[in-house]
Amino acid sequence: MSSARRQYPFHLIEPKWQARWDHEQTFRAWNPGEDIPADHPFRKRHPAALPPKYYILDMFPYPSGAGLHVGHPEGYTATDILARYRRALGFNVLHPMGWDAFGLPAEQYAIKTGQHPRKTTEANIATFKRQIKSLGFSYDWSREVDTTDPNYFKWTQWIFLKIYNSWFNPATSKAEPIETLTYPPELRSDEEKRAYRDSKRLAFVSEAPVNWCPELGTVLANEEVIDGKSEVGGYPVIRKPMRQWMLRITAYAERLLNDLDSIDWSHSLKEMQRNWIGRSEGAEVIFRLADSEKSITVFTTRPDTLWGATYMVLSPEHKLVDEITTPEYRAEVEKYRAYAASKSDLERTELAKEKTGVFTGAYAINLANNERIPIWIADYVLISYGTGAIMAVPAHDTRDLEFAEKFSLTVIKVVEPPDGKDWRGFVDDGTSVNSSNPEISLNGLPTPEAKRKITAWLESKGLGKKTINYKLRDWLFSRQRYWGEPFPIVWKNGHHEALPESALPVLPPELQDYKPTASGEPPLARAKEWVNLPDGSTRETNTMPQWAGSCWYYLRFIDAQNPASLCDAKAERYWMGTGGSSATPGIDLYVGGTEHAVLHLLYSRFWHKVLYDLGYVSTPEPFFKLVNQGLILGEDNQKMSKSRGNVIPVDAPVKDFGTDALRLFEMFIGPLEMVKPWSTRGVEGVYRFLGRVWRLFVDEQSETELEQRLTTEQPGPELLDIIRLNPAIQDVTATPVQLKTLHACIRKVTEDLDGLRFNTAISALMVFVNEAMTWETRPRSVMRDFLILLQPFAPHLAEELFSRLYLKSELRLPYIPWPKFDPALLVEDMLVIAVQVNGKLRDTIVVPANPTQEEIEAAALKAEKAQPFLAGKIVKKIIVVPKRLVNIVVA
RNA sequence: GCCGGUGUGGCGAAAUGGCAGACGCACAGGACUUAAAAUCCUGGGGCCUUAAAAAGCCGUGUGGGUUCGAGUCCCACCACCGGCACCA
Repeated sequence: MSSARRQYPFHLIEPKWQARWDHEQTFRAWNPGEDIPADHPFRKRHPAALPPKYYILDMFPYPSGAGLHVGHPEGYTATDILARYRRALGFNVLHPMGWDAFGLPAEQYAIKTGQHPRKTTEANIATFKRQIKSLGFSYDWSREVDTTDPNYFKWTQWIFLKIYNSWFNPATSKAEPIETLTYPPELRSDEEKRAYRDSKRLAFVSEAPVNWCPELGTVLANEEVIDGKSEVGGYPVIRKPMRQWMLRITAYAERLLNDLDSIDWSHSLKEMQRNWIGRSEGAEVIFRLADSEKSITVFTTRPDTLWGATYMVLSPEHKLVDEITTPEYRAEVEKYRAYAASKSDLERTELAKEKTGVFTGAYAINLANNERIPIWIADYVLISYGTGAIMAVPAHDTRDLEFAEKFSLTVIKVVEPPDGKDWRGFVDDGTSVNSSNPEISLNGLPTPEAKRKITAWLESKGLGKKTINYKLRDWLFSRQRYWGEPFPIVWKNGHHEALPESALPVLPPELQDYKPTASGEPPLARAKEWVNLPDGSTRETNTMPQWAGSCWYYLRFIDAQNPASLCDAKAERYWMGTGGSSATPGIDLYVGGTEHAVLHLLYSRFWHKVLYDLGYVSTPEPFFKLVNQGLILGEDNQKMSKSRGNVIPVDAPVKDFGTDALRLFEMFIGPLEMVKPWSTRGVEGVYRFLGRVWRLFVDEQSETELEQRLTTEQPGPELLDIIRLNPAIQDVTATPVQLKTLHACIRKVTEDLDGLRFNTAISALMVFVNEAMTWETRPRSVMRDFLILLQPFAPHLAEELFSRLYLKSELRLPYIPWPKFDPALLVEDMLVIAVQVNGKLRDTIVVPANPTQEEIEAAALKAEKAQPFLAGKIVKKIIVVPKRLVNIVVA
């Protein structure tokens, strides 16, 4: 926009109302038992008891140095509109915002410049906060949280201690305090008991391979490694075993999966979580070796194909490989194992096209038919899934077939495809064939039945059992970083020990150099005085991953300042909907991007369930309803990115068109969940609409006067006092037509907000304005209700116009009850009905409302333009759709 | 490869199985203006006719089907976007 005339003085209006909301704390949410000031607008609306709660949450941002671009406010605008709508409906709305501020960029910047990450983080938060506040969202800022604030991460560490001091009791399928653990009788010494206890904790230590980036001198999280290279800088990443903290999320796999059925998330999001958890039902089968007493256990989902197992494969890392390899194959096996170990993840995926492997020289016995089958090792079998070994059924598994063809191994058909398809490589359900021995036969059985029968047989012989496997792995929870929560853990004589709660928060030490040490130890290890404690113990030097702080922030919002607990139990029950009312269990609506579809949402659900088991929260799930907003693309239809140069920072449109226009545009371009492109033209369009709203309400002369004063005077909110109401707005009774226009709008906006259809709600507001522009007198009552509808979308303009409408009003627009539409006002006297002949539209007729069937049929048969299509034809049937159309079927 | 989503005018889009294209952008014509901007009014899927219209025909990724009637439901395919990817 260059020289275009300003549509309305948003630059005076928006700061004015933002300052007022701040000063008045208009959007404070109130906890049970809190004193509400007598003059607060919430108190005036709800003088007695607290009304039902509505907890609506945005995924809080990582405050980067670049500031907000126009993609950020999309979800925030949607939730703000709904928060304002719910307030008008009479709910106590919790709508908070905070900062997920630990993270790698601040630390990388510190390594480069020596600037403490706290400084960078504070500056970035200040920028983000200024920008978000300029958008006029109705957040309760008194509840702002910052994950890097010791008063916040004290409780992150506290939750870690709870996890550390718990175990998962398989009998109850719940986390319980570690004290309830019972020890097997053979464990006598304290040392043995400690080892057992430590092996059962929900937080445990394990030697695990990590992503080590030599170039950056640091370890990276999986999500920071893209195609085998570091996300930052694109340097190669290798696997390196290190001592790591893990969280036992796998214990919760079944509950994380099942409880998806109890929450209102999109189908695709639930599917992503289900796939990630990857439950798969099958059987473990024990194979005896041909020439020794040893045995190999495999996991298979197709025990019914046992007769087709013509060879076995161990993963190269399998611990039996050494024991079974025969001397003449040892050299080759060793060579292959070294080769497999040297492959990076990148190479593993790249080379996946071509199967590799070597024979060990050993044989196993296929227990179904007593055949000797060769045992191979190959890297297409993963050590980390199932038992790290498989029975290969090349006839009915694509990977096994590929391998068998390459190495000329036997292929035996054991499943008959249902419809004459080729059996080779057929992997779906069919009918078992060639599957019998003197004790059992599967022949003729459909696959599901064959699975049941063979599993029962294996179980009866002690050679197998029904098993469930998950793709989900335990959560690697430690990072070799500075800018994260330190663990509340010390090491003494080679054992880890929890610090007492009284030692929290554990603050990170001050450092000059944020790089890891030369030996690859985490940066915290540089702080010798911090690490070494007087009693000879040493502190854990890893820190927690960025996910830790975001796992539970929604709970802190409930009671953000509480020094005594992570949040007050009574407040938690109220806001999470278990206070005895019929409120939604958990957060009513959570809105954020799909990039968190798996990790954040899975980790968060996991922590919540642990806290639930231990009695600290009252619902099994944190987020009842969840919606993913779609990406906003650049004007070139490409994903916004610095490298493409198509990033639009929020400040530009806010300055040119105002934040109301920005908000309105982001909601108007399309459905919330869809991907949609930015368009500056489009913002101008809704900006013009807001200009029309302004002119609908204000006196033209007074506006001209304001414009003139603006050219000579310093702009300030007091200039708005020049503005007078449009003389067309009068205290008159609304006409039936005006009421119909208003109530059609109320109905559409209300229904669309309930269905999160912001774009069509806005078009309904436009339709109203287009109509109202033509009215010579505009009844004050009608215009008032329109402003209540407009307020959630364009709150600043709505507030300003409302204050013109009621100059002396004590009422505050955000708390005025939402209007109800009256269906009686929408009833039409006459209806326009479409007339079809054989399903094609030929004419329309006007009939009185509620006509009889006969009247409609008669009128339709007389419809002028339909006559040529009826002439000389026999009417076979007439279909009447009430209030819509008539279809005359002729032969 | 598997899972999920999306295909409708020049563009963003709308449509409980019932008048396809609401609303907006861009565009064109007109009013106002010395002129422009802004504003207000009007028009608008394509084809075919025509001075202009009316009428007619075609039209929601492709091909089938169900139905009095399909953008919407069913079957088979194509394209694009997102996720997972040797998970036995």
